[in-house]
Amino acid sequence: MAETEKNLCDYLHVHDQIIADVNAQMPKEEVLFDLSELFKVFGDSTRIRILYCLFVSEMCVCDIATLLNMTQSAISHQLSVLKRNKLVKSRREGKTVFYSLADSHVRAMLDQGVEHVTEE
Amino acid sequence: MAETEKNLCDYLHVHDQIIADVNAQMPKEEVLFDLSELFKVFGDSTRIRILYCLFVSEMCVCDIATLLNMTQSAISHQLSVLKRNKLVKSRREGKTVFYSLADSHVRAMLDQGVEHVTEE
DNA sequence: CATTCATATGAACACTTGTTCATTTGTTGT
DNA sequence: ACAACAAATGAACAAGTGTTCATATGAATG
Repeated sequence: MAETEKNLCDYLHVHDQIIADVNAQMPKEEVLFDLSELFKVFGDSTRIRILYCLFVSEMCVCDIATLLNMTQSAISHQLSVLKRNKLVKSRREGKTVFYSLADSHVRAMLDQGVEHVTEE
Repeated sequence: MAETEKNLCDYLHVHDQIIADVNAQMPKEEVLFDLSELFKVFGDSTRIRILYCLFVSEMCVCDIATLLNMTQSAISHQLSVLKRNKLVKSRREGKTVFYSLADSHVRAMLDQGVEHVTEE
């Protein structure tokens, strides 16, 4: 491929002014990438269900697995994804590890999410 | 597999009360599924970038493709996903189809998203 | 310190998803 | 009606992701 444009639109009608305006106001690539990564973490039904469990109460891995009728391994893997993305935190108590939502931001996003889906 | 539980936790320590409480307060399966599907749509950097284009101005397929330096086909496919999920709407003007954000809800989610990612 | 239990982790596989390429649809202008 | 162009669509392929199975860690208890 060449440097700038390849076989995109050779279209001549392109609205240069709009493109310039939009381009000027677009957030940085990196911000948009991080944002999509964040949404991606929420975009899995198992993880969403886990988050909603923790919305109600802190829980250990085994309890979540029991409640969601899934294997301990699957839940543990997903919890590690959630933790890596700072959506949950954990605290150890003997052999048991209790997970909970990381902060109020996560609560807010979940709250708004359900609202959006249930209303209208 | 049996009916209720299979080879989950045979763990005896399960916290029955917590599980009962959480189970009682969990939103319906369907709601959580729809919610994860919604987040999934936001969870792709191409779609996020398209949405942010439209956040600034309505645009036609070709303009978006030019701005994002991607093929017309790729953009068109993604727009169809966004439209199917009611995040964007379109209006035809001759040969050109202009896309824009579907409603203020979408704006709000994007706004909150960037805030969350950029701050802190 | 060996055993047991709760959790974590690695590898593998099936499934999903985004892009490309080729083609089609639908609209305008001649 | 035909040519030209913007957009949409289908098939196919590559890359990413979630679960399972097997196993490892790490903490408590006897």
